[in-house]
Amino acid sequence: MNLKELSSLLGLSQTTVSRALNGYSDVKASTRARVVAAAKEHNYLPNSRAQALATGRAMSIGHVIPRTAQHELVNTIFADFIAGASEAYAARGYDLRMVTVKDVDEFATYERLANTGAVDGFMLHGPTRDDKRIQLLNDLKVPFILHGRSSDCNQPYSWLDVNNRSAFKRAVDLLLDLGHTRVALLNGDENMDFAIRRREGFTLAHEQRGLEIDPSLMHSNEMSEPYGFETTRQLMALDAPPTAIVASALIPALGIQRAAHELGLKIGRDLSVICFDDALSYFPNGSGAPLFTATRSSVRDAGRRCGTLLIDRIEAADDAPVVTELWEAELVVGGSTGPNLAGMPRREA
Amino acid sequence: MNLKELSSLLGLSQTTVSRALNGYSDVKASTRARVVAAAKEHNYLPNSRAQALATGRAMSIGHVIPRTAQHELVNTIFADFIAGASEAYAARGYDLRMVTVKDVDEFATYERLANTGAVDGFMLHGPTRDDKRIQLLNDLKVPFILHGRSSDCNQPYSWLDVNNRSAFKRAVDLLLDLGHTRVALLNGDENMDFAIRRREGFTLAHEQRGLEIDPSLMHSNEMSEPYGFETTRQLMALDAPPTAIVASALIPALGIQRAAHELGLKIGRDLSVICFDDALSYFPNGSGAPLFTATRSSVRDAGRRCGTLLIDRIEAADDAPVVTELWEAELVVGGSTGPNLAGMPRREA
DNA sequence: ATCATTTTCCAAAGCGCTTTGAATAATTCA
DNA sequence: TGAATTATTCAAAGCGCTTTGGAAAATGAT
Repeated sequence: MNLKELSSLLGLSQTTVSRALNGYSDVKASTRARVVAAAKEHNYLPNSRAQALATGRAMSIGHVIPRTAQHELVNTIFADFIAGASEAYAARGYDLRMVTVKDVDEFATYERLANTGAVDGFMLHGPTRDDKRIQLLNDLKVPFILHGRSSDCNQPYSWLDVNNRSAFKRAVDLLLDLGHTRVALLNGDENMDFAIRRREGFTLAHEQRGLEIDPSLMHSNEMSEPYGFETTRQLMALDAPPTAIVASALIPALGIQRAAHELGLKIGRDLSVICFDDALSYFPNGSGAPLFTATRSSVRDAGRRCGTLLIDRIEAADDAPVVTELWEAELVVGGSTGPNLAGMPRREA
Repeated sequence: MNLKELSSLLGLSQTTVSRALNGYSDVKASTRARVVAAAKEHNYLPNSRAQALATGRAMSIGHVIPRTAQHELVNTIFADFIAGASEAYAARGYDLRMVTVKDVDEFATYERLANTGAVDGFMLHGPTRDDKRIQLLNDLKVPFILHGRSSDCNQPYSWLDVNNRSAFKRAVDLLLDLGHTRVALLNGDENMDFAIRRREGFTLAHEQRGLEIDPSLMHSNEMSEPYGFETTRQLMALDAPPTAIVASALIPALGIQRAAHELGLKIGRDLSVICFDDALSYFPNGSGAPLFTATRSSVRDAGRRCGTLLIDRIEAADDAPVVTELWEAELVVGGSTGPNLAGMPRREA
């Protein structure tokens, strides 16, 4: 059933039927009712390909995911983020179009999707320092938004980000307040902008108290469980091991926990841990009381909001000013932090 | 730059330019070369909306993700699966079109995407017992494939599944061989078909040895870390606690581990654990030697293969017979399993 | 040189929708 | 009642591509 058939069935022109269905005011109420009823009865749905061609709108948002040997963008956070984003898309009638590409083809893919009109805009994941995609998409004159920011990029662009710097600063402040003096950092991959900012927050907290940071306490890697496990074992084997660790995510924190258990250390007493909690739906930070003390911000909420902002931009005038949003993470105190007992008289368990 | 402009630039008809670019044999080699060169020079890419309308092919695969209060389909496994699938899509020129919907709208969304021609086929996630989507899509006459199977469904359908039954049977067999007599099951959500089959395997292993299963040892829930943690605490508080646990995934297994540590039990000695390992890229089962004894099958590989099979079906004749593939999981032995020491003379640590 | 093939190219007709510009019917106003 | 509005409807022209059914040119066979 297509428009032609439906309109001849109704004895109306395609124009009128189309306009009736699309809510134009120049069609009589009774006619519209008749058209809508017939459309429903015959299960008519406009062909989206034809609609896209005629309107010039694809009603879809592009997510380009590079595949690299080094790092995986399709990670824990990714799933929750797109779940949130696609909720926003669905609410506005858009679909999510995802394409994975070899990293060398990444730019060409953005160009292809933009130039062929396959998408109306792009969601950018995992920005790096001075991310070159920004310039590319500005040149292509296609709407986009970053989840995160890109340090050292002087192009204008829209973004939504968590204040990673203040989050990590607060985490370290808390630990220093608890008397810890050797705090380790298990950062995410420091090619990523969020990790750069977290390190800044980590560093700033120390600097403000005039503390030097031992470089051997700072690590950076993909956020996996084994990374947390192995790095903790290395750290605790140092001559002067840390008494507290700030970790990039819940998953490495679980690795830290495993290593601690293996070394006979009790988390929250012998070793304090604070991690960033992305509030992943399938990976809660404990149920009820939080397992880990954490800086928390829902990546799903971020996805939802990014989706909304992006569609607003797509539907706005071409020269609409960029939009930015900075979210503060919440600090939740769980059982993984406690005062530094290292300098105090030791009670054996 | 569109086809019309490009062809008038070349002094050729749109037909010839189009056919040159699409590899038809009825265009002279030298002409084709000229066209290809001009297309590249002027950065011409065919408008995909127009192409879709003209060919009747959307070159995209639909993934419909229901949002429910009860369970989350956007889980750990999902991200890896679509990463694999979209690799297959990209290799064949298809994109992935994902749409999340309120669960009540799920069927309508399949109909919409199929009837508007927005997608050429569907990938079905998380099938349940007697999954009604199968009938719907068969009626709609649109190609699709299931990742998993649907028990008690007598419609024909294509699927790729891991042999969950044999995997869990082997896991239990191993534990029973090690002398365990009280083996607990931390199954996934038993509305899901994979969980149903895993329970069958669990049960079958016991039946074959004439063993009764204590119903209080069998649990079913979403695969989260707290689920593993809390269920293990409950289990170990029983009058006759289990000495071994079979778990649905690595994530609840980490919860089991946490509970065990808290109870002062050593995994692999005081409590044996086997879990299903989906070989998630960001969540390896240890690095180097496997952390947990596990039945393993890569969900990413499954995604890749499902994608290929689906596109084969899309491009095949409408009446092509259904295709099915059953993968056996691999059994990897890690440090989480050991003989049952409960009946033996106890050595204190 | 003539007729049959094979190559190579193209005009025109879609694909199924939206939108412009105009025509017709119904109302309103003087 | 006739002119001026306003409310409805529609024919036709795209949107940018593919594809059908020839036609023209080149080649081969006799």
